[in-house]
Amino acid sequence: MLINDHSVSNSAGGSGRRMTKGEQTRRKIVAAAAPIFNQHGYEGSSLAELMAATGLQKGGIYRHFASKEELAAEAFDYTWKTAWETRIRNIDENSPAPEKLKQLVANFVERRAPVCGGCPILNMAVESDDGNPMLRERVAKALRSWMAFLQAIVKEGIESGTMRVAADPKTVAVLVVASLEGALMMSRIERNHDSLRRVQGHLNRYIDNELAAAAGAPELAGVL
Amino acid sequence: MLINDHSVSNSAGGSGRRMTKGEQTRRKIVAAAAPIFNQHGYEGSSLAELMAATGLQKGGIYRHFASKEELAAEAFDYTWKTAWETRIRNIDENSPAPEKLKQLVANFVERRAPVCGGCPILNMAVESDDGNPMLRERVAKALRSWMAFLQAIVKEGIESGTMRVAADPKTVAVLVVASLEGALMMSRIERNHDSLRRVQGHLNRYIDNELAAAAGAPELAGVL
Amino acid sequence: MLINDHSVSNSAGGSGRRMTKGEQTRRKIVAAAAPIFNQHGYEGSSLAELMAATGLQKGGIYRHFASKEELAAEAFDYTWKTAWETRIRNIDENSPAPEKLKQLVANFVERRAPVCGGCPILNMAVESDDGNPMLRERVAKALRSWMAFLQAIVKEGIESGTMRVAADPKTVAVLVVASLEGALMMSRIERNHDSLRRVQGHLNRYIDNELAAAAGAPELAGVL
Amino acid sequence: MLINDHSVSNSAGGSGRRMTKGEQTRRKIVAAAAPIFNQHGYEGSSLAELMAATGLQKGGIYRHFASKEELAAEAFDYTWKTAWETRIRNIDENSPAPEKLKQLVANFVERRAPVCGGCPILNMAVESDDGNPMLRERVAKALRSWMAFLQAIVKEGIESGTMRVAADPKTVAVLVVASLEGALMMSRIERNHDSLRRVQGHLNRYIDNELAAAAGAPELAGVL
DNA sequence: ACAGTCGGGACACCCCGTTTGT
DNA sequence: ACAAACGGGGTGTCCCGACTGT
Repeated sequence: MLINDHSVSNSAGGSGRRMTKGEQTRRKIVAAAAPIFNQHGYEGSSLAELMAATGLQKGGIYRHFASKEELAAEAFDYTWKTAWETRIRNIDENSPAPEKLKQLVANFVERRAPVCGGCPILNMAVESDDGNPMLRERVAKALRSWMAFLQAIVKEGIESGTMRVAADPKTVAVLVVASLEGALMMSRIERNHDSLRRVQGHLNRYIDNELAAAAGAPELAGVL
Repeated sequence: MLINDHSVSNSAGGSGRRMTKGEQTRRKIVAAAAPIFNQHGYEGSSLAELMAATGLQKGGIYRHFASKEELAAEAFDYTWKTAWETRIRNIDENSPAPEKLKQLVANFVERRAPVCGGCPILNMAVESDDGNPMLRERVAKALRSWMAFLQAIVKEGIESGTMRVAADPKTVAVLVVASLEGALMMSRIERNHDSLRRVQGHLNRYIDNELAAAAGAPELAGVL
Repeated sequence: MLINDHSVSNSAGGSGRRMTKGEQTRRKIVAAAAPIFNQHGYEGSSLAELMAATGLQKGGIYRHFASKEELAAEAFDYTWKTAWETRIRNIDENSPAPEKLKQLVANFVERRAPVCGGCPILNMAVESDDGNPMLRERVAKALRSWMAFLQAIVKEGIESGTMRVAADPKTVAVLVVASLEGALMMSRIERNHDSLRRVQGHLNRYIDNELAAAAGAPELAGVL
Repeated sequence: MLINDHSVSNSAGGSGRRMTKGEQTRRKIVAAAAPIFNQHGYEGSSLAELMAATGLQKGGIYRHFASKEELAAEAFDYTWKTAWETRIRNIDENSPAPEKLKQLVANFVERRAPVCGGCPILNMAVESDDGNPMLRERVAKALRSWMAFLQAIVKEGIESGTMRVAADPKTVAVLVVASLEGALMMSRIERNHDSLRRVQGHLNRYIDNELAAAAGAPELAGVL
């Protein structure tokens, strides 16, 4: 719903029509390239690796993508889409907003991403920062879609009374995303999950104590 | 105290005696290479750039460093050292621990790093994660030194009574580092400082409300 | 029959079917590289020379050979094959063994090799001796094939009665090869053919007087 | 007596006067460089190896030699001189010429050269053949000195009656040198001494049967 | 349309033999 | 005798375009 639809040239909705052979090949290339780019980065991934992973020759790849950069961009979208699907799993539409937030955090911390290499935003943020505008734009778009999702949850919680009105949606979203991504970075450096778990604990307490509407208690001003 | 001193062959401690010409050149190379590696990453930095930045030819560089990787490692240390000096500036040794923490956060958020490209840990974490053990070790060491510094402040605060005994030093350190680094990443993607400032606000409140010893008030159990 | 056939992927035996363009290019590269390696040696031949000789760029060469060493090995085989064809020319299958030997010697001494630089075994023996196992194996294989050919002639001569039973095939082969190669080396140092011709004269007398079955005369014991 | 005297700048005959420090260093460099050049060839030997072997820096080497080529030339002379001393050992000045020849052959076949890498003439002949005139001249000179020595023995043998008058000194020298060098090459390829020993056997018989004056028997015309 | 072979240059890192200042 | 810097050249790999065949 949220992110991006990746609608590609031909009709092909989710269901009905067939895919041309070329379209199938294109998707296979993207799926094969995604973990490579996510693990090694843009510069660190060579066409030779992509050839090996796809089983195609260079010509076969370049027929479908104008450049390595274009392929990398689509691969990023693919990686982000699958990562996203993992992160929003088990979010019950009807549960209160604080529960949704905690489930999102849990998904981030506990679920292994289906595409190797971890969070693509983290992986690409630094490299795309320097002179790779096409990729940069995709990363920014992904980040904004994630932020928007979190903000929407907070807003809905405020409106439905499950979250305090003092909770600022943007700030909450920033806190959650920043501390999760930062902890992920630390966990990768240390090669353990300690940082992620400590951050999860903190976020859960933060959500319960400072964001969730106090049951039967009047709110205090200015808590956030 | 901090990272490494790069003390090289000749006598010369930090201050007194002279430096050989080679040593001077070596340092100039490191200083010139540091922003390049920090901005473009290891793979993204070519010897041609380093030659242009140093004004030396390849032979002149390779006389002092056995490989690009070795130079990158020293450049990382240099970048980290200067970044570190910026971050601990204006930390009054005698001020209470909560103030120290807030000053650290403020330094991170408000000061521009003297070496272009931002936090070297963030910049190198992802790239070094994949098959660059020499660099990886340096990154991990830098992260640990930062964490140790934060933990030491919290411990000292607890012992001197300026912080609550319930504050867990490791968790506090993780929270501060993770949220700052994550916010930095977001700020770079969005090219503004909004995320950093929101995180700073949150951390300051967190420090004041949950970590600092309540003045003249008994602590409540279980806050952290 | 001889060394190796380099049969590559496509069907094409020696004669019938077509060659792909790549196969043609590959052969042209080998043919162009052969005299260079044979004249300058492996270390002494640079890719720049090979590029100039083939008219291709590095990319064009490296498309067909994984490394300089692999190309050198194939070039050696090519050089040896053509040298071999020169050496066995005019060997009448039906002539007696002593005649065959003398013709072989004459071919070695009198014919200019079609690939510049002289005998590839001599050229590569020293260089491949030190740390170039791939090439070394090819040289050894070539030497053994030459030795085997000479030994086979002697054996056949003994069986058919044209050579004395006292002639030891291996020793004869060693003598012929060693003195020819040594004389070739000397002739190259002196830049004349004097040494080769003197050795040819000696070998011819040796073949006639000590190896050939004495016509109508009983052999004397212990001549060889 | 024979070869070359390597007389270097300063007085220093074999005996009396002292050597300057520079002269000592120069000789140490040559002695250290000799096995390296003899084993790896001229192109295959790098200054880094020479630095490691001599314990000197590049500047220290270039103080004594104008170029790598000049050092290689002197190293060749050194290697040849020591090889030569090994080859003429145990040659009794008063023994008959055939004995001298056989002892020479035996020395070549059985003695390990004091400088690693084998016969320097063989090692350098091919490489110096192409565009290294300084080295080429030294190799040619060494070969000629060896040839002259052999021819002198034969001539003396003829004059003193221990060898047949029909023995042609030049041809004998060529045969001995060529077959020994060729067999050495083969032995190095095969990494055994079989070829050398077979050639030694042949040369010994050849010397006894065709060169040595038949004791008490009239010579037959035209044997050689 | 699509897949694949082939070749092109540019550039990567590294090491070479050499000269210079001291 | 060394420390320092120099350029140029070493091999190998890069990404990509153009051509060839299905």
